[in-house]
Amino acid sequence: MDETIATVLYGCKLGKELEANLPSWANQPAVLLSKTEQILTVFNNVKERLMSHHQQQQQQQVVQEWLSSSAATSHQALELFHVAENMLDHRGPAFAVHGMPPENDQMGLQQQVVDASHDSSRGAASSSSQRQRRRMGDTDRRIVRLAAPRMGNLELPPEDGYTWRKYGQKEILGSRFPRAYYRCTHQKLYLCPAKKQVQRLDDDPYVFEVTYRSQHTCYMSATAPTVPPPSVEDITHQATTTPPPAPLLLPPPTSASLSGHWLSMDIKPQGEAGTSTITPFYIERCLYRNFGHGTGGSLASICNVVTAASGGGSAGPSGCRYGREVDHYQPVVDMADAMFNSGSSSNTSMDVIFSSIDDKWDTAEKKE
DNA sequence: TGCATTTGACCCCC
DNA sequence: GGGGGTCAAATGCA
Repeated sequence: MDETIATVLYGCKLGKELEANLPSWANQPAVLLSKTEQILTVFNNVKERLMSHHQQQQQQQVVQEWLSSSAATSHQALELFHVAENMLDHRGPAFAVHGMPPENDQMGLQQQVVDASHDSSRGAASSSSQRQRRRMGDTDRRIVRLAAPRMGNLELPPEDGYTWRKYGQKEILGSRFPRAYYRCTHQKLYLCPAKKQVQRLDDDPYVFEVTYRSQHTCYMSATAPTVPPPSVEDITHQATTTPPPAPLLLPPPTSASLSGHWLSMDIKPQGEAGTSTITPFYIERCLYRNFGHGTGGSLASICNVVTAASGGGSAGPSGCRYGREVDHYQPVVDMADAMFNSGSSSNTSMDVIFSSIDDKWDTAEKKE
């Protein structure tokens, strides 16, 4: 077990090293690729060890304890690992269920699609004795659970790629948290009937239960603000009686959602509490936006992006649309900025991630 | 000025 | 009648 922890610490140290040398490596995609893959290999090693070992449960418990002992910083280190993992295998939409088993999904990224007709595990509002109403349109109703960012503004629901306009909020009987009502921003322009309700679970405030009602039709217009959902949705549709919401599998973000999310949701200014916070949710969205869609994204591409960024001259988020505009890379550039160069302060997010781990590594290193 | 959010009031279903 | 869902005026913001 010590060996496993030592490996984790080694991976963290590699991350720290990557951070420290990022300015000089920015123009060397090959080096970046090599280093990042090295980090990935280390963490994958740990992952496999933990998963394959006969005493997996015990090990995970120990790791859990160890992680909790170093508070949120270690947690963030694992988040970074997730990010790196997705950078390399770009396994698909950030909204899809992660490849990691649920017990390993400590990032709060796990989501569930709950069949509305068999939803017996909802919050207090529905778990109470009151019966479920079945109003008009309830047949086209999908419930999705999305993890809230563990950092930043917990009041904000996770983005799903569409732009929504909030039209109501209500206290729900028996629920600690109000339910927010959203409809598609393009409801009037494109007569899009899509709506969603967002409510945080009583028993887990870090989880949003999002109820989607009606499908988006706004992308059908020639001047559509969004691109059509992918065929994968159709596949899922055929496989389930209650189709998952289009944004679940392939969020076609609009410019508003892109820039808005970046600016308001997950990234906190350096000044706030002296740290910047990046939720895995946002980062994955960034990566998915830029490398998902089966466009053959790779870490090498990311490196190129970083290189391009270092060349300067790029403006802020361009508000690109999925597959429609050229400037796909800027969010990742921004992400890299936020991750590695967030301000002139030495207290970068990477510092936040690795600072306390560093201490542990140093301790472990001295043992050797 | 236009768009988004807030919030009290109203409507409708159970 | 109660509670969830929606409307629309007021307000805020860029």
